Amino acid sequence: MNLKELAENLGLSQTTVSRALNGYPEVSEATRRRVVEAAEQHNYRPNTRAKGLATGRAMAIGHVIPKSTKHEMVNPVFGDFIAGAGEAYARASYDMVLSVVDDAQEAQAYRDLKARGTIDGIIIHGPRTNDDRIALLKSLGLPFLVHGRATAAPEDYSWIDVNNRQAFLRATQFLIDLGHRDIALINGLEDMDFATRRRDGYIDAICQAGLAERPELMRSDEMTESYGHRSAREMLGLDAPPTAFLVSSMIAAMGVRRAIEETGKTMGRDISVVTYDDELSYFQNGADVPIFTATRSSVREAGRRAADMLLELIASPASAPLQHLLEAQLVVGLSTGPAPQRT
Amino acid sequence: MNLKELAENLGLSQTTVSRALNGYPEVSEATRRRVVEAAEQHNYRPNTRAKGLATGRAMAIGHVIPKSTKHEMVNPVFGDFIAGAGEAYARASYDMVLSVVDDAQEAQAYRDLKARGTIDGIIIHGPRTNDDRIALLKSLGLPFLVHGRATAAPEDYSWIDVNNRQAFLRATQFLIDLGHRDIALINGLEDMDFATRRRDGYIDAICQAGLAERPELMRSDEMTESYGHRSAREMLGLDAPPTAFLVSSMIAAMGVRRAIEETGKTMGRDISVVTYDDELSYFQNGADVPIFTATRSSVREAGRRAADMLLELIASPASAPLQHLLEAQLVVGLSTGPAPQRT
DNA sequence: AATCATATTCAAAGCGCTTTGGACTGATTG
DNA sequence: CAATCAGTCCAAAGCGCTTTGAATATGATT
Repeated sequence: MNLKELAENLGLSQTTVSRALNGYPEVSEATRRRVVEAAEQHNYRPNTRAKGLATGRAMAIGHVIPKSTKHEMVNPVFGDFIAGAGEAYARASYDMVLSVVDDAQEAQAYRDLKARGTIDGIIIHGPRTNDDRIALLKSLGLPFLVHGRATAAPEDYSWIDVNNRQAFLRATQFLIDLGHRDIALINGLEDMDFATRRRDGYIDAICQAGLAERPELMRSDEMTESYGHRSAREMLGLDAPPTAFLVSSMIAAMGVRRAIEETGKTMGRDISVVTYDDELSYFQNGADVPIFTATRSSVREAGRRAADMLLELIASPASAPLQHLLEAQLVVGLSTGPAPQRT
Repeated sequence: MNLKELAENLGLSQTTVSRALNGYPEVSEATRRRVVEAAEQHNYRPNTRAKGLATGRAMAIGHVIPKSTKHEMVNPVFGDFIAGAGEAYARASYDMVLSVVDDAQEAQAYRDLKARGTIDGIIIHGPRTNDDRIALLKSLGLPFLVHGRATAAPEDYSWIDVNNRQAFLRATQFLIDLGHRDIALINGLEDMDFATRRRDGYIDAICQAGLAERPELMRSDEMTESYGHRSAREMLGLDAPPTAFLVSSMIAAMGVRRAIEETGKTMGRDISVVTYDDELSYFQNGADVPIFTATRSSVREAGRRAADMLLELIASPASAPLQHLLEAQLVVGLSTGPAPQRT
């Protein structure tokens, strides 16, 4: 059932039917009702492509997932973000289109999406410290919003980000306050902007407390369970092992816990752990009392907001740049305790 | 840059340019080269919507994600599946569109997608034992492929699935061969078809071995870490605790391991665990020697295949139904061992 | 009664592409 | 030499919608 048929059915012109359905004022209430009813009854939905062609808007937002051998974008965090964003899109009756592309072709993917007119805007994931995608998108004239920030980029783009530096600063201070002096950092990949900010916060806290940086206690890599396990395992074998771990993700933190328990220690008593908690739906950090002490910020909520901001940006481009900084909560769970007395 | 401009630029008609670009024979090689070069140079890409309108094909595949309070579709498994499917779509230059919809509106979402002509086909996720979506999609005349099966549905639809029954049958037999008699099943939600099949396999093995089913050792729920933990915790407190756990996901298995270690036992020695391993990119089951003994099947690969099958289905509808059953491997890791001697 | 404002409706153009049905070459054939 | 044919190319229609500009009907006003 298309507009033409529906119009013929009603004995009206396409113009009138279209206007009735789209809420224009120049159509009598009586006809509007008739039209809406008929549309309902025939389960009429305007053809997306035709509508898009006519209006020039795609009513769709793009997300590009670089599929690299090196960095896995398709991770649980991404999933939850997408879910949040999807909710927002649905509310605004936008579609969400995902492109999985080879790492090397990412730039071309953005160009294509723009040239083919598939989408009205795009969300950039996982910005690196010096991310050239921002300049690219700007030059393309495609509205975009970055989930995260890129330190080295100019300031005037739209983003939503968690205050990662502050979160890890506070977490580190918290551990220091508990008496810990040897605090390990199990960080994400450091070409990721969020990871450098977290490290900065960690180092600031260390320095402010007059402690020495210990490079052998700082790691950065893809945040998998086995990475957390391996790193903690090795560090716990050092001559001066850490008494606390600051970990960049729940998943890696589980690996850290495994390593701790393998060495016969108890997390929360012998060794403390603070982790970053994205509040993933599949990784609830305990029900009432959190298992892990954590800096917590819902990535799903970030997805929702990101989507809303981008839609706002598309609706009124004049409002750019839109920027939003979320603060992570520091929630205390069972994985931290006072540092054991030094011998 | 659109077709018209490109054509004017070249002093050719739109027809010729279109044909040159789409590889039709009725255009001389010389002109084709000219056209292709010019297109390249101007970074011309045909407008998706216009092309779709003209051809009647959307060149897009839909995935509907029901956003329910009860069942979380947005899970790591889904993420990896999507990644695999995305690769296949990209190869065939199809787009992937995701719709996050309220549980209750899922049926309407399919209808809309069809009526609006947004997509050429759809993949159904997480089929329940008696899933009415199959009948719905069939009545809509929208090509679809199910990831999983629905036991109670008629047989003539297209699907890709893992032989879940066989996988859990073998896993259970494996544990029985190791001397285990009290084997717990930490299953997924049992209105999910895959979960009932896994349970069937488990029960078959139990019965074949002449053992008694112990309902108190069988659980089913959303497969989170804390569910695994809670269940194992409770079961280990029973008078006759299980000596082995059969778990439906790595994530839940990690919870089980946590519970085991909390009670002072060692996984693999005191208590055995076999888990289902979807080979998630973020949850590698160890590098060389798997941490968990597992029934293993890559969900990412399943995504790729599912996408390929659906595209095949769209290209030649006559080939329906396409059905593919994947066998899971049983890989032995460190989490299993002979049952401890009974006292 | 004539005029004008207002409310309602419509025909047709246009969005950017594909595709149908020619039209125009120059070469080949009987 | 006319007829045929293969090889190239093109004008125009059509995909399903929105939107412009105009037409018509209805009251209100003078």
